[in-house]
Amino acid sequence: MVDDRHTNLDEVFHALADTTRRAMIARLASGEHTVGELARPFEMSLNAAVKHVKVLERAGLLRRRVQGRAHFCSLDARPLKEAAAFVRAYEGFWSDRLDALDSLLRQTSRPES
Amino acid sequence: MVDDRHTNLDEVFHALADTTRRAMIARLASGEHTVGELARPFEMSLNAAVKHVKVLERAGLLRRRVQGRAHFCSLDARPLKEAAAFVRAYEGFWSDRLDALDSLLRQTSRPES
DNA sequence: CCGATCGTCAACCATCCGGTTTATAATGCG
DNA sequence: CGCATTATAAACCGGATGGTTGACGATCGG
Repeated sequence: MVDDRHTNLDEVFHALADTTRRAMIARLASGEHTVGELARPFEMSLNAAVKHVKVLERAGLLRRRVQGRAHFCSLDARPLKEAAAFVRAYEGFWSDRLDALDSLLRQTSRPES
Repeated sequence: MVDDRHTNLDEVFHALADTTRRAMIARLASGEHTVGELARPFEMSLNAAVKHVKVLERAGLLRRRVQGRAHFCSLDARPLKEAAAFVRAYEGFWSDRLDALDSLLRQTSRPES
């Protein structure tokens, strides 16, 4: 079964909680890339980048197609669906009221600065 | 300025990468709760729960209204918007093709087991 | 004032994280 | 074959994380 269907949200969000890994995801959105290609843009050792790749892989966000010595990585966004479901459930919650409160506060009181 | 407007995605996603904290968020979606109320459902010390609250607060997802000795916490979902924007950008990416590939593989080749 | 309650702070601890360096395995190429 | 390339593995390190316990501060209620 290729479809993971347990989608550990902890792991998915953890994978997203790093700028390097989010950049890798963005890169993968443009198509397959080898591990080396994924690593190149970053100022870190290949080994460090490999660890990031593995974090993405563990989260189910990255799949690997080994061909010879090259490992071609591609994005699998399916785990993102559950993450998106969670975020969407609360995105926008109270925002309007808080924004209104902000404007109100900025209008009435004019504090330091 | 109440509006943070730098919304550290690292911190936001990190805050989301923990079951306890996601549960707290869900709880907060039902309205204001004190720190103690947020902590009660979990099998951990109050102090441990307080740390989770602080992680949420640092990520800008939780605001605090102190009244007497009670600290009333409320959800601020605004940082989630940027997180949602990222997730949405890649959610669904390649999914259709991968799903199609899955079915195809399961159909044509009938591998081990 | 006294005691209970709510919450914070600080110290401590084990584990994890993100990076390094070094070594090694597997493949492609001349 | 011999060597460069690609990627992994393992050991190590400093700092963050997630939990504990214990002590403290502030507030409410009697």
